[in-house]
Order: sequence, then structure tokens, then C-alpha cells
Amino acid sequence: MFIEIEANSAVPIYLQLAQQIIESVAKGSLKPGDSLPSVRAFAADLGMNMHTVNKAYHYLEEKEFIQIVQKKGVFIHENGVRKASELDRLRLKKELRPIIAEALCLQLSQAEIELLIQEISLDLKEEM
Amino acid sequence: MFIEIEANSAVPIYLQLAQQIIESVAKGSLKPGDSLPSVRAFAADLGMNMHTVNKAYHYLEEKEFIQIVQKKGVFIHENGVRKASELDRLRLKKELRPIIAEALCLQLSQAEIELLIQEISLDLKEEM
DNA sequence: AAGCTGTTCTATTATTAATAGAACAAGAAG
DNA sequence: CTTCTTGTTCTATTAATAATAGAACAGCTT
Repeated sequence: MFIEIEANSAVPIYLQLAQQIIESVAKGSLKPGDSLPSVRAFAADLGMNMHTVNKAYHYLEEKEFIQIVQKKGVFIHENGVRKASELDRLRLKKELRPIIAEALCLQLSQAEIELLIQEISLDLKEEM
Repeated sequence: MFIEIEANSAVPIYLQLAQQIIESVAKGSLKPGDSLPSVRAFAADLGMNMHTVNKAYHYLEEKEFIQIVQKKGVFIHENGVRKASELDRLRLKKELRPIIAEALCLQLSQAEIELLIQEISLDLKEEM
């Protein structure tokens, strides 16, 4: 698994880690049932603290993307890839809203915004 | 201007304020040259601190959405509505990426994601 | 028995968010 | 000229978050 952490990002590193794991699930390089490194091994590999990895894991567990099994390890949740609920859609819209507002100020058309999304989707598939 | 701050949001209130000002520019209810309330008046109106409004203003100034004129006041930047630069597009993509990744895990198709964007765009126009 | 698993506990350090009050310099308005 | 308002600056405090650190625990695997 290829994780790249930007030390000088405004995004906390535990979040960067969690987001990149989600990306791996999105692109299919991590599939439901796959195991993730232990908090210690991952921390050593990434040069960060065990507790930071743990925080990322719990963030992902709350989002139901991974499953933490006591004394066993961490696995991609069986429902890691699933159909969005209406609540999911609302949450995604809330997160997208400020970005779309900015895009509209920057005079991006609907088509241009859709192109951005397509480029991102391609990025998330090419890298398999 | 209608600003609604969610006290219990994980998004800092200075950011919520800034984002909602951007939304107003996006929907056209605030146009380049329009003046914004003074930091004191706005703070009193919203029930928050002067310094918090100031922080939102400086955040928006850095993004070139408003112009702070010494001893005069704050105005929507003449370039508040402008054509996106290539850097703008890259920044937007970086912000969109983790959300799109999550959308893909939730098995939203390209069309379904585009529908979300359309719904948001409508929201940002209807409210004029 | 040894090693590994996530968990829990206490602890420290640094940064950010938010508030508060006072004072300043400069423009506007009377 | 005086008064008010403007954004700015300064110091200060409080709370929360991020990140690190080390130790210990319970339970599974080998």
C-alpha cells in the first residue's frame, strides 16, 4: 500500500492516512476482508506514532470502512463498498457545498465541474 | 445577508462565516464592490467576537474574494467573480478528491455524483 | 513461553479556535 | 475641530485538537 503523507499540510496526518485508505478502497486495491497493518507496524512504516494510526483506524471504523477485531487486527469492512444511504448523500452534499460555491465564483460551468470530477475519478482508477 | 452558524459543527465558525460569504458571492446576492459589515457590527449581529469576524475576513482576503480597505471598510473584491486559474483548478481537485473517493466507495456513479453537484448548484441559485 | 493484537492510561508539547479588552491611526461626518 | 467609525495591533486567557511518548493489560496465535 502506498501512503504519502504531506508533513506541511493543513490536513492532520491521521486524516490524510484515513483518506488515502478510503482512496485505496475506492480504486479497489483494498477489498472488503483485506487486512491492514497493525497500528505498530503501520506507524513504524510511516514514521509516525502508534496512537496516530489508531486514531485514523477509529475514524474509519466510525465511517464503517474498516472493522477492528479485538486482538486480531484490522480489516476492510465487509460493507466497505456499499450503496449510499440518503444520509450519506446529505453528508456528501454538505461537504461538497463550500467547494462548489467557490467553483461557481471561479466561473466554472456545470460541465467544467463535472470534468474535474471525471479527472479525479480517472486518477482514482488509473493508479490500480 | 443571511448567515447561519452551527455552533456544534466541526467546522470552525470563522470558516463557516467565510464559506457562507463565498456562497453569497456565488449566488450573486453579493456582487463585486458591495460592502460588508464592519468587524464590530457583524460580530454583534452574529453574536460572536470581533476577532473571529476579522479572521474570516482575512481568510477571504487571502483568497481574493474580498478587499480590506484600511479605515474604510470591507468590500467584495472586484475580481471576486473571475475565471479560474490552473492553480485554482488544482486546488479544487485536491479538495474534492477525498470526497469523491468516499462517493465511489458508496458506489455512486459518475452520473449520480453529477446529480449531487447539480442539486447543490440549484440550491446556490434558488436562494437568491 | 514468546510474540503480536488493539486498548487503555497518564503525560507532555504545540497549535488552533475563540473570546476579551484596550489602544492606535486614519478616514468620514457633524 | 470634535466625534464616530474603520481595520489593526497588542496582550491575555480558555478550551480543544493534534501528535508524540511510554508503559501496561488482556487475549489470540504460534
